[in-house]
Amino acid sequence: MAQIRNTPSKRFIQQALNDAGRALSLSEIQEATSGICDRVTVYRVLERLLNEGEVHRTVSLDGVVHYAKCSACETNGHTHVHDHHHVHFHCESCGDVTCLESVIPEFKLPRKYELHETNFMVSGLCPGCR
Amino acid sequence: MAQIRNTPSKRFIQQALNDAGRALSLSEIQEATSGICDRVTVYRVLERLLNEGEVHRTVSLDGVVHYAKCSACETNGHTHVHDHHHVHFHCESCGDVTCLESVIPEFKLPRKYELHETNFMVSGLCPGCR
DNA sequence: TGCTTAATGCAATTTTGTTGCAAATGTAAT
DNA sequence: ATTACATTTGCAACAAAATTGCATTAAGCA
Ligand SMILES: [Mn+2]
Ligand SMILES: [Mn+2]
Ligand SMILES: [Zn+2]
Ligand SMILES: [Zn+2]
Repeated sequence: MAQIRNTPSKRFIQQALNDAGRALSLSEIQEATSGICDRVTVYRVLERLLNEGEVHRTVSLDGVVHYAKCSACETNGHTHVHDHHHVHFHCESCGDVTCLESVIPEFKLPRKYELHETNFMVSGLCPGCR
Repeated sequence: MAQIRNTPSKRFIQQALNDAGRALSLSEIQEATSGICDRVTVYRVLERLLNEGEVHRTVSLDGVVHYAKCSACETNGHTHVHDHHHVHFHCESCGDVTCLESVIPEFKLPRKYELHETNFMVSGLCPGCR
C-alpha cells in the first residue's frame, strides 16, 4: 500500500485546520496557502487528508465545500473508520461553519436502507450573530 | 411584484422532476433538456422554481447539486414557507438521490443558535442496490 | 548517501456557472 | 383577434472552479 509522507504543504494545511477550530472553506484554505504552495496542491493535499481520515468534508446549502479536522479524531491515532454524524452549523451572517460535535441527530431509515455516511448541515444564525 | 409565466422550458423541467420521483442532479436535468432549451435557461428556470417554492435543492457530499419536487408541496397551492427538514438519501452504488419525506431527524441545537434551513444528506446503499 | 516513489509546480484543458443584450413569447387588457 | 408590455429565452462572451499530464523535487527508508 502507498506510503504516507509528511510534507510542508500538508503540515501547513493541517495546522491551519487545527488552529481555526472550525471548518474552513476551500477558498479560505486557498488564501491561507497562497505563497506557500500551488492551488492544485491544495486540492491534492485535501484529497489525501480525507483518505487518511484526518479531516472530513461538509457542504453547505449554497454549495460551498468546507473541510474540518474532526475533534473526535484527536484521541486516536487513526486509519480507523470514523463517523461524522454530528451537525454542522452554517451561519448565514458571518458565514462560519462549525462542527457541533455533540449534536447527533436521531432518525430511523426505512427498512433495507444501509447507512454509511452523513452530512448534516443546518444554517441560521450563530450565537455571535444573533 | 413579478408575474409568473408558464413556459415550455419550465413545464418540461417540472414534468421531468415530477416523473423522476427522486431528486435529479443538475447534469441530469441538463441532459434531459438538451435540444429543448439552452444551458443557461436551465439555470434560470431552476432558480425560479426555487423561489416559487416548487422545488427544493439538496447537495450531496460529493458536492453535486440536486433538485427535487417536494411531494409535501402537492397538497397546497404554494408561496408558503415550507421546510425541507427531511432526510435525503444518496446511494453510493446507483447514485440516485431520494427524498425520504417521512424521515425527519430529531436534534437539539445548543442555546442561542437560531435555526433556519437544513440539508440532511445521508449516503449508503438503497434498497435496490443492497 | 543513495534509491524509490510520493508529492509538487506549472501549463493546458475542461467543466461549471454568470452576465449583457437583443429577440421571442406568455399573459392580460382592449 | 389585436395590442401592449414585462418576462423569458438564446447566444456569445466572460469568469470561476476543478482536473489532467508531465517533468521536477524531495520525503523517508535502507
Ligand atoms: Mn474525523
Ligand atoms: Mn417543498
Ligand atoms: Zn455567525
Ligand atoms: Zn442505489
